[in-house]
Amino acid sequence: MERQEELVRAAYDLLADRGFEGLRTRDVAAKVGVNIATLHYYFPTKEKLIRGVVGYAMGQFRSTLTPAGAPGEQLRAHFAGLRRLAREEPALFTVMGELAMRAHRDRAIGAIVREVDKTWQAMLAALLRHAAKEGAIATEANPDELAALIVATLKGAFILPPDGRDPRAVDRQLRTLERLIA
Amino acid sequence: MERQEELVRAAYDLLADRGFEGLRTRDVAAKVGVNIATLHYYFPTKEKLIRGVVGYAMGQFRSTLTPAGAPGEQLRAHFAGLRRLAREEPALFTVMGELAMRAHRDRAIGAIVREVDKTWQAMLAALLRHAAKEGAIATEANPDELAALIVATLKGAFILPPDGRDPRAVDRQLRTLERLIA
DNA sequence: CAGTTATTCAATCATCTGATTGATGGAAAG
DNA sequence: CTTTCCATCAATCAGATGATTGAATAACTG
Repeated sequence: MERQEELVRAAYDLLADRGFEGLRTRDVAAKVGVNIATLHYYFPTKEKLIRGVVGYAMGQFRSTLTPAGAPGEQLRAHFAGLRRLAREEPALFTVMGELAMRAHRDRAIGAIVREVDKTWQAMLAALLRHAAKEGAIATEANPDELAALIVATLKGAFILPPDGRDPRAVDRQLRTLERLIA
Repeated sequence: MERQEELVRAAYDLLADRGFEGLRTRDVAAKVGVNIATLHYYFPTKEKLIRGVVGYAMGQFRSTLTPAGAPGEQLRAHFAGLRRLAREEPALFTVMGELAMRAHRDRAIGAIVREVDKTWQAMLAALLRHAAKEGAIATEANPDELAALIVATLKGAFILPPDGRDPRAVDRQLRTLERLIA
């Protein structure tokens, strides 16, 4: 793997593990087994490194936003994909949470997070419209507002404190939400 | 105001402003106009100060969890109260978000956050049961799961990055959620 | 008032942390 | 082979940061 990529991935892992509060450039370098100066060779400042992490995380997430399958199945598939991601790459959601909080204080990150949210929401709205046409949806609510609500709910579900290590808590909530709209 | 309380309130404000990442004991003391040693006189360690902030924030929030009014009106009143709180004390939600993230890494804070969430959720479930009996609710979903979902949604709604300074975004989502279940 | 306790402060520490510097080894270019 | 460029490292810096110390002051007690 490229040094640059290794460093970003290490920073990503440490961010998930300790949050921005505990993210240290030294630890990132150490995790890759490299001198601090080497880190600064690739990322002149900590900020630049963080931008790298943002790009990496958003890329990871974006890759889950292109559900395949028959139109009517897409919404279900998307939810299933999110459940799988929650199981297999929980760090991603922790990082997303950290970024969401930081977005309040960092305009650049805020813009990126909002942009991804908007894409996600637009995709959901489209799926909802599709599903509505097929009568697979029980509510007549505005698809855009409903999509915004789903995004908020999912973010909230993932941010909630780990419930006595019940990994199925998120799973259950996703299913409840699915049932509520379908 | 008591010194101790002043310090906690200052820390609370700074936490909302800069997150855990940017919370400095010096700044807390300075905000109160007091020497750092004075802060350490009341709070031997930064951790103890943070515990104070947790107690303060949770108290603030708990005080909003006792809606009044006719049983049938309580759910509506609770949502209205949350909307008002989002308008008038937005810092509380930022702090709750910070605590939610920290709960992943701090067992003590995790326990507190979970406990408050549980209380909140139980109250919501009771309200939902009431509302269901009166036929004021459209869905037959399990009140407990529905309550958990609402908690998640509200958390998510408040954590989402400020949308181009549209303070009504949260408002709109709360109304959508209300309509979806009622 | 004398003695004791509760607050507050100036000064200082030890450590942490992001960043820089100058040097070294190796690969690529001529 | 020599020159140039890339990647890396050891050493170090300056400023930040949580915490401590000992003294000064105020408030209370008997």
